[in-house]
Amino acid sequence: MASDSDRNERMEKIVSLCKRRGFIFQSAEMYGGMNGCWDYGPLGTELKRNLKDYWWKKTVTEREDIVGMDGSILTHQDVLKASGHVGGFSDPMSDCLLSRARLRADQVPEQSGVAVWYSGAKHEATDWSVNTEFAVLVPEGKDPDSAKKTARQFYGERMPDKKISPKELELIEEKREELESTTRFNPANGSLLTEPREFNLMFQTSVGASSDEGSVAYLRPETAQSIFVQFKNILETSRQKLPFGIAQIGKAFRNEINPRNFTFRSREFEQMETEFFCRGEDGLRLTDEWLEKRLNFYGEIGIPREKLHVLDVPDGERAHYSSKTYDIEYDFPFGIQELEGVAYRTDYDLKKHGEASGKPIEYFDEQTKEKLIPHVVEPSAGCDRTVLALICEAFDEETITNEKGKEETRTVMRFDPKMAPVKCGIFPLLKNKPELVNKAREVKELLLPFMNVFYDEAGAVGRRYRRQDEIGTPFCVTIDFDTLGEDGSDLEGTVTVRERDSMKQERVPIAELSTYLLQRIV
RNA sequence: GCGGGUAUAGCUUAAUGGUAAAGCCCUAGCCUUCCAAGCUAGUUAUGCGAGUUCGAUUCUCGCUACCCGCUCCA
Repeated sequence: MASDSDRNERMEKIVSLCKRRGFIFQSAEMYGGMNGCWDYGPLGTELKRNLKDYWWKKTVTEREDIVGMDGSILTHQDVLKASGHVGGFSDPMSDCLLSRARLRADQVPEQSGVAVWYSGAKHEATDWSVNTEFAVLVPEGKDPDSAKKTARQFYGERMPDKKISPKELELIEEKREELESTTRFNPANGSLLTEPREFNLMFQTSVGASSDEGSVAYLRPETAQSIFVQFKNILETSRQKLPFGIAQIGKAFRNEINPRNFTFRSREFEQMETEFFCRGEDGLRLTDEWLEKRLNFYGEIGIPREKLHVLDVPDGERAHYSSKTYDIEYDFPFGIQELEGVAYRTDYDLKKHGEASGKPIEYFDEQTKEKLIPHVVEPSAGCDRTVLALICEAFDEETITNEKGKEETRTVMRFDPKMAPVKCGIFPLLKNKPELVNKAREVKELLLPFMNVFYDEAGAVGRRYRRQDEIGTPFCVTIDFDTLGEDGSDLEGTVTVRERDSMKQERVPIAELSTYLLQRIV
């Protein structure tokens, strides 16, 4: 197991490579950056597109029972009121100043007693003082002087010299007041709490020129809601029967308190979600089936099964709507973190939207002649998180010994060829030989319609190989003098194909080149 | 949100209260017959804003961003 500092160093190298080679940049970097937002550069965009295209192909194109949609990001406030996103999940929180525990402000019990307020504390011997307001609530019947111990503890933590006992501190008492039914103090230790803060994690905006109550809209916090809200329309127009799914790839927004770990927790992110509707009795079984399908998917894009972890989210930690949730987690350099949640959301969402809109969402089963509210299983994958996992998984530094016996480091992004941003590098062996250059350009034109290629003629060919290694290009093609048939070579019309991981070379006729490569990159 | 740390060129690192240095990378040219060769030339930096000072990249303060640990994550 790598140490923490190794893993940190690895992550720093990955972030650095992402910037150096144009995978991912910080948003608004030239203005000092924007917390929690990231931009994809040319290669990052190709990589992300390959992932989304493959997901769509596997989820929608190759299945008869799943259809796609693309919903608006701006979301009607009533949709999110019905789903519970407005109101329900923005609990005011208070922090304990002493223990730093975070409490839900509406769950702090009412207390009575004497509040002892302090404006600060000082330590004469070391000429140290602090002017921070603090207070302790002493319950009725106890000596108000007992507040001193708690206050000394609070101010003691702020002293630079930890060897001095907080008992030597002189407290600056401000006032004492009798309070009844207050909720501003931590019942566990009497310490003052911070003012309650709203944690509304949705971005709110207003639609239309005049902003009044009715104009409030939100940037969607998940793509799922637009699927639920369009369920009836899609059911009627797509001629699907239960069980069937609706899939969507799109942006979602959460005002995360604390963005962290490169692109992992961003305020703006893309989801790849399927809502798979079914009869209630099939929900749990399908949840297990989807888990397996999704694990296979990650294997197909180059994330090995042993780096994935399945968390069966226990009761009490699941979202309010879910009666079963699996988290698929990946072993990132910064820890094991969630890539995708496979959640059985029951009939919660369709029921809520039916109630709130006054238009019940029902499905008529023609065989059993019954009306029912479909249940739903939701495999919801984080697109940006999966891109990050692909990058972390691909990153490798290989120590190789060159011909002069010198050790050097080869940086290789070992992307699965399906995911690689560039599929093939194309090089003339030498730049100053027009025959080679012309032939190489011909080969480029030949491959261009089939795949993303990169033509490079600068410098020594070895350097060009290494450059492609660093962006994960699986194949490089070099046009040399044998290709031209000089000296009567029987290799005329063939090129060298060099493979990224093994660095092995193979001679392939130009006529077979596109077939050769296409077989290896899909 | 709390605490700690960091901020000099695309990257990695120097130096300084008084002209900011180097290597790698990148660009152009020469050369080069398969794994970061060589030569020549060139572009690019003290995160932002105040203060102290004759003068601040350097000292002080604030802000922003990033990293680490907590916290949070419908």
